[in-house]
Amino acid sequence: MVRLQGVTPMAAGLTISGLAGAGGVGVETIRYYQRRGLLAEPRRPHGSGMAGGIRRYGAEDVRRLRFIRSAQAAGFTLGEIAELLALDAGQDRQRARELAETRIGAIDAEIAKLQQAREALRRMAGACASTQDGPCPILTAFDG
Amino acid sequence: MVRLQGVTPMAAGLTISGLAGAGGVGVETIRYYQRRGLLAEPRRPHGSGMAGGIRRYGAEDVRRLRFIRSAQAAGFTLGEIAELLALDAGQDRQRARELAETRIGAIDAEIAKLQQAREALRRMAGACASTQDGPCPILTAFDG
DNA sequence: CTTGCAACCGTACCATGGTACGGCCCCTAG
DNA sequence: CTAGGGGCCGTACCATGGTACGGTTGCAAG
Repeated sequence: MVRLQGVTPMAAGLTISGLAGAGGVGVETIRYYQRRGLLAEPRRPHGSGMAGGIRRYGAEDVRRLRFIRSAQAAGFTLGEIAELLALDAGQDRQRARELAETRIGAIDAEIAKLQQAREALRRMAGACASTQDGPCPILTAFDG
Repeated sequence: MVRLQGVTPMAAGLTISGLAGAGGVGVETIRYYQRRGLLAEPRRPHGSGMAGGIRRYGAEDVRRLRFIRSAQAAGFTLGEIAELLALDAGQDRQRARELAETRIGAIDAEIAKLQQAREALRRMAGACASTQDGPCPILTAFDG
């Protein structure tokens, strides 16, 4: 029987590639996040005599992983995300709000910049469309 | 007399640091753009016997530099910007429009993503503000 | 003409966020 | 029992967009 990626018959939890699949990332990315301290490295089973077993991951890990991806989409760096994850278990609501609001401000600024850029691009496309000959004045599209 | 940065009495053009100042970037960044082919390296004066003079830059260079910064703000990579600059002198309006419109699409998608993220952050800040005790459920802010 | 700042040049290094490689170990199907 | 695919690990490498360093000229004021 061909085992599907990371799917084990036993409900013992996901392997690393199962976790990766669940989060839509590569195995190496998981390991990278572990090195960065964003994801835990579960204990390897049976002893530790220079050869443990295979680590298993659960729903909690999947949630953390998904959170990481979402927070990244919100523009947080991995360092900031590490802080958020640490905060999640703790009591420092003040700090959490601070991070959130700083990021909201940055996002607003970024959206504004993108809208400016969008306008400039529309002008550029327009200028290139409106005349038929001669060079297209791309350089001036972003003037003003 | 103390020469101001890059300002020469003669109207012979800007030095590299004058150009950098005009574009709001560092000298090393100018040199980097030159290596990347985004800015020209003007001929050095008197001969070339293993020791030219000092390069001079003009208004055209300043415009290109400002364009580069604006285009970067619009999310173009330096590679794409190089293409735009090449296009500017040429006739390929089709290609120019194509680049512009592709970028506009990407910008729209990015804005949408940022707005989603902004919402999530607002929820997170709200959740952290609305209760006084227990851990703040940051992980769930990005759910859904 | 000395002194000293700038320009010039090649090359090395940085941060970010991964991605790849090679060697070894474990585990299970066939 | 053996082969093969994954897991595990350290370490190297990649792209992007710069930033820094060290040594050599240029050049202009004092």
